[in-house]
Amino acid sequence: MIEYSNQTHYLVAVDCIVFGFDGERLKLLLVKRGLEPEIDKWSLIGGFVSAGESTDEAAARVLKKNTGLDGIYLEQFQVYGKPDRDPIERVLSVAYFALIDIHKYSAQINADYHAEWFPINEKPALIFDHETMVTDAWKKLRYKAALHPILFELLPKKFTLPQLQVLFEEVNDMKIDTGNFNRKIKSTGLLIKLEEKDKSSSKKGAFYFKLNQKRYQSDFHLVLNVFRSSK
Amino acid sequence: MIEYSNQTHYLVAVDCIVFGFDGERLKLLLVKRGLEPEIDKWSLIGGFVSAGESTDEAAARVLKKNTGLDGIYLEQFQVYGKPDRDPIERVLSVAYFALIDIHKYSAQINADYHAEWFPINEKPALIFDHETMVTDAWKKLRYKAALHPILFELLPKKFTLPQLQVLFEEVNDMKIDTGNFNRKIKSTGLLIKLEEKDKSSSKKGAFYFKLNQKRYQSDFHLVLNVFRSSK
DNA sequence: ACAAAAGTGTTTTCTCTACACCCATGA
DNA sequence: TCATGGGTGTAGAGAAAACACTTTTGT
Repeated sequence: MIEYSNQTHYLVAVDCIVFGFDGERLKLLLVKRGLEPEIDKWSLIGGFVSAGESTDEAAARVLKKNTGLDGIYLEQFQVYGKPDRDPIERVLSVAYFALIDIHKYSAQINADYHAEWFPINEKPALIFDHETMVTDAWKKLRYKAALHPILFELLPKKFTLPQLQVLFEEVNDMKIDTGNFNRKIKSTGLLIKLEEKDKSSSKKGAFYFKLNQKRYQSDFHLVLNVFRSSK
Repeated sequence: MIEYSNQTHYLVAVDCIVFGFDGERLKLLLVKRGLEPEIDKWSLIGGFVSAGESTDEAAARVLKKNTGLDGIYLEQFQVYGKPDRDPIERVLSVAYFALIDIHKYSAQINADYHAEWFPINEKPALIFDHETMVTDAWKKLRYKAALHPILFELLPKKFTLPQLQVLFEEVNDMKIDTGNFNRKIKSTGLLIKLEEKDKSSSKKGAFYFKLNQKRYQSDFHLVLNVFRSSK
């Protein structure tokens, strides 16, 4: 096989920053690293890119392999390419952030794999430059969520407006006015109101909503701007 | 040297989508490829990542080497990682978009290097997946420019409001109302009005402005929203 | 009946849009 | 003096923010 001469080849990895939301706090999925160096230290879910797959495919495969999760929202957001970021040899890492419904998968994750959820502000020390990746991914998540309705990926199929509001408040680290929030969300036309109520957190109960998938697909670019508010 | 065993290594390249603006049209800087395969075909400015440098450094180096340009706005935006995107062997490409003041550098580029500016809608066929990269980069540029004041990078030190407006219109492919545009731009506090006027395009002449560098640095996140308008 | 959460209405404030208008100047 | 592009002013529509108020229901 012909090659480009005299050029150095590198390992290429993918690392996934997996976000989840348990109804109260934004969480991060971490695993104990399975190979040297830094074996058994906490790490992002990652792996090397294999010969036949694209980086996107590698990220999906690695997620699936480490957690059993499939069909997850994945978005490539940054390459970490400093020469010395891995002490063994040069490895470039393509970082992805992933959004999953924590309830749907948490049992499975804990039973079959050695992954664990951490509140994003109480995570353990991470290997290499993974802390930087998390910081960058969170920033990117805020940025993206401010403009596009991606946070629904973090919620169950059925969810209530108060739940949604808590999620927005958590991600953006601010209080939001309920009245304005409800009006804004409803005006997007992204939600379909269900008959059923969630009575777990109040006497009155809050109506469940589900995503209007059609609109969600077509209006993905839509600008939300559910910010500024209260105080 | 210790290595991770049994993993495939790849070549890693950087490719720069270089945007320029001549006062009328958005342009793209292309070079004739200097190596096989596809030698002498039009290509983005790119090169392989060397052992001691980060991808960001590689992009800056490659830009400098191919054009003489230094200190240019460069932003990594996407990895192109399909296994077969290069026919010779697997090469991952980290794509960057660059914004430069076309006037400052155009003479130099044409004289010393074999790079050429093309209006973005009249570019020649490009090698590999470079057309896709250009499309993606342009989309990213629009997206980013809609929110952040990066377009100033495309203008000379001194520029007029009408020039700025044409640039916004060109990038976003829409007409903008002059009154509203001026008001909005001025309200950002990013511009400093100069004494001098540009009389080249009207009898009355338009005042030159320069960037308030301090504010530009600190308010980089600032949301512009100079859109919707006219008709 | 009352506490507590869900959800609605309403006022005030601000911003955006459209467009009319004035300005400066060379031909 | 008039044509041309530069630049300002302003009324009306619409959206955002603040917050008061109503609804529901378990205890």
